[in-house]
Amino acid sequence: MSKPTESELEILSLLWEMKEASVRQVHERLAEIKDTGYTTTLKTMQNMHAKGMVHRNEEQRTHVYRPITNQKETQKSLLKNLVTTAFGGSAQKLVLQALGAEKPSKEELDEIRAFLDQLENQK
Amino acid sequence: MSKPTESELEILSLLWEMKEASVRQVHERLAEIKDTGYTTTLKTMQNMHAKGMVHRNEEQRTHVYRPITNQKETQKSLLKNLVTTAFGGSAQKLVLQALGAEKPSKEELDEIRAFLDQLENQK
DNA sequence: TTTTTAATACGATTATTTTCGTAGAAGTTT
DNA sequence: AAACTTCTACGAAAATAATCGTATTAAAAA
Repeated sequence: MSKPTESELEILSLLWEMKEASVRQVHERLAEIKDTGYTTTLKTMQNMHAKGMVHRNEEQRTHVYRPITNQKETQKSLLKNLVTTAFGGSAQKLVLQALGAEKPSKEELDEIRAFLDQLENQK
Repeated sequence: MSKPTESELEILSLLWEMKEASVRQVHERLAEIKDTGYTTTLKTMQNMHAKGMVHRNEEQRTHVYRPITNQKETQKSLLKNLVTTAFGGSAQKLVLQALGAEKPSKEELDEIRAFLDQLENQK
């Protein structure tokens, strides 16, 4: 599956969250964070459909889009890409940087710890 | 500072690692991972210089480039961007995903734990 | 039924990024 | 010194991405 462009990713990300949505619904969400025209959103979603990134239900006049591109897989490949291009291949560095930048809550810290333990036991 | 493009980031990343290098040196490293022409690398580095992303020592005929764009800052902003566009704003999710994908060593796990503790005490 | 509103399709334009060819200058080798 | 090699500069083409205007069709409202 080819890498989504920046604009496609913004929309894809909304679709992951919304599960399914019309162009109008996506556009309304998108317009909150980005100054963009309706037909631009439409065109992008049409492109995504043409590329097989999203499914489109055409039964109603207002088409309903659903993501096909798997969220986890996509996140994974984007992360991998970032690790190699910006972090010299070290996921470790990425993790530390992310943690440092975002100041997670106590609960989140504990959750990460639990996950670390789980990882260790797996071996 | 404007966001580096994909190609620029590849080069920037090499420069962070090499500290300083000529176009030829960068190109040799780049050619290992990417099929690309010398003048393409040259042009990209010239562009980076024009944008103020790298410093260039022109004393010798073979110019020597050094990164200006701060590594940590750049990583931080790329991460932030990825978190918002691909992880619905949750750095937490990004971290767990990265950890899960990369299977860190025992030592790395411990290092992350230490960092978590440190974060927690800071508050 | 006429008018208005809301949707898709799609081409075309614009902007951005990537790639590379060519020219010429500066060194190196023979 | 002539021939070769290795640089930089630079423009321009090619590829990719983003934006938007216009036409048309379907539904809703008047």
